Amino acid sequence: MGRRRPGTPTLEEVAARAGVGRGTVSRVINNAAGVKESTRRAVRRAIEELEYVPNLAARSLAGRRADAVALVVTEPDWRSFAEPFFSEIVRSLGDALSDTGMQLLLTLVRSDAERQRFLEYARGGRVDGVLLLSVRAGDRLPDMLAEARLPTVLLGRRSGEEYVSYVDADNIGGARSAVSQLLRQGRRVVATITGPLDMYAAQCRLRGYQEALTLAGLEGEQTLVAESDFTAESGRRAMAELIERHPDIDGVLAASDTTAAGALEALRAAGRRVPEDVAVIGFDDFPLAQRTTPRLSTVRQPIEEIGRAMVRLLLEEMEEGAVAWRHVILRTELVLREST
Amino acid sequence: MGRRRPGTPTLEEVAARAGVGRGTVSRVINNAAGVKESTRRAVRRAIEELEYVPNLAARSLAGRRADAVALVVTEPDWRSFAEPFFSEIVRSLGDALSDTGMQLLLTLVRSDAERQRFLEYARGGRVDGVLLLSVRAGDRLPDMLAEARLPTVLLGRRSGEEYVSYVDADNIGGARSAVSQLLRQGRRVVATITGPLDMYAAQCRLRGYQEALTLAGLEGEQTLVAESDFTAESGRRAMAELIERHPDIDGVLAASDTTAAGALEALRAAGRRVPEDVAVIGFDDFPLAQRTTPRLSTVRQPIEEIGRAMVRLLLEEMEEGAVAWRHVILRTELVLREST
DNA sequence: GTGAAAGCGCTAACAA
DNA sequence: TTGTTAGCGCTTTCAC
Repeated sequence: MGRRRPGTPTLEEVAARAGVGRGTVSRVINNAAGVKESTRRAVRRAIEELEYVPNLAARSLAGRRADAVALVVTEPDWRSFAEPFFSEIVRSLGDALSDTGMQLLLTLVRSDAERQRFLEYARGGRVDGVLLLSVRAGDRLPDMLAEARLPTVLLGRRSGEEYVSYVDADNIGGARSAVSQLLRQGRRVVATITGPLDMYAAQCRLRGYQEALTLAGLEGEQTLVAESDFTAESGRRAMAELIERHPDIDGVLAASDTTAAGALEALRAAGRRVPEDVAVIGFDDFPLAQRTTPRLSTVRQPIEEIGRAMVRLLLEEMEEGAVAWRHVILRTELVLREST
Repeated sequence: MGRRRPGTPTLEEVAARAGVGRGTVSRVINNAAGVKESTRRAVRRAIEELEYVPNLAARSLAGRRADAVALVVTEPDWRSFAEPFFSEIVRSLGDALSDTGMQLLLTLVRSDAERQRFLEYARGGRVDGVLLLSVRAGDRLPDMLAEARLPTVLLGRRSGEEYVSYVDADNIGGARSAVSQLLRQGRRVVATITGPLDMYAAQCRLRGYQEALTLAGLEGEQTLVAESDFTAESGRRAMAELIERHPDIDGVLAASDTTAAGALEALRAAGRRVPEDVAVIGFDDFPLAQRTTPRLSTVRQPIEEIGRAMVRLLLEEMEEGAVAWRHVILRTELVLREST
């Protein structure tokens, strides 16, 4: 399958044509210093004439590097794949990576077979590092990558005891300040639509919600909590349930902007006015969702920062040969808009 | 950066430990025939004990294959990245590829620099083939890949004269039958919300729309056509425009289910009842959009088939060494639901 | 059925 | 500044 065309010129042929040694050609294509300008030009011409393209397998083998990093999306995250949050993260990672000269490779891991295949791919040296998105609590993939000593950075911890390098947002603090704000406004029956509770981030946001209630001397009620999976549809369902159980709800903290948008729809369908009757605050902040529901208040996660930080940690680990794990927790910011 | 751990065992060490030659180990890890069962077992044990993992760069170099294919998303498609259609396509491609043992690598190409980097990556032999999504009319990437004799398959033609291998849906026929159906129902003022008109697929659908009108002895009006970019938001805008221009609209063919959903919202906002006052038919068919707007009629594109066909064409090209281009046009199906 | 040997095309260290 | 050389770890004949 797919053998390369035999006629492909090699570095050696380029060297012959340019009348120099292979080492010199190698230096030129790698922009290494220490080559006379005239030689460099001669080599460049030979490259053009032969339409030479370096063989990356050979380069990897000799140079022990792949010049590529993988961004892995595992099955449970699949639905978020279609969410703006996800595409924004990918965009920001692409930006952050763009001047490193490394290829960003997005890989989907949906079955155990695919998980295995990816592991072989990564351990086989096809990538220099791995970025993982919002891994579930029980996922062992990060451990296996760490064992193989592959530089690995998670977006979001799996638990409070996460050791593998990660970048996370201050979920507890963000949720707490959002709910405190609602209470400060005089809202009294504040509910929350959580994310999937097998994600640590969702647990943290729930904890922040509860802390804010406690701080205000209120008691959290189980029936004021409903779970979603970050989609608008699940937000709609969760909100409908909550209204059913507590017709007097006047404030909501939602798992994401998308969920919040769903919640808004459910509220309107139920005849509630927003924000007069009910105030809604979502989590995350990204252009697309804002475009759709511009009046939504949010706990903003700095997405550009997340991408930059993940790439920075990854590069650091690659640089030093994975001797230490690094953790970064980015602050969130409460952004209030009309609807609150 | 990212040098591999020095301690990594090689095939040679495995051979030594198992007391066999390197060739034998190679045969075992590649499941080649012609190895005595007892030898095979011995080699397997050595592999386990040493935790041996094959170096894929070396394998690529010697074997002239990458065992990976790239799925490229170019900038203008970026927004569709967040659309369910896109994730469904990726899912179906993943399924179709899953038993070939090849890695699916999703790559984003947003700038010319990234385009160049990807080209080097692909021509450098890191992938055995390339799948491209809905390429714009003027995009030269397919030509460059073809020139490099890389097996390449497009989803959607760039124009009627496309030569590079592609899988496409019968857009003209699908649009025509949808509009004919509307007219047959007695709808008289049928508008269309097109996709981006620099995409051949969008042009075809517009043509099908016009053909149906002509067939019915009607004359197409410029003002009954509005352009969208496949997003719900643009559908909303386009529909609002159309109603403004033609308050008597009673039928709409939309560029996609997502666009149709946006159109529905705009219609309802304008006080129109659907389908009593206005019937809407979208293009595409995928679970997520159907979940959101279950009552929408659609011109169904067989997504599973698309993935399968693309992978089949790619494998065929890889097999024979890219000596011919192949074209497949899949039929569409009109699926009527309540709202029509 | 198995071992030995000849590359695959490049980088990097060392000479010159 | 440049050429030479020794691998990188695997697949694949070709003998045995």
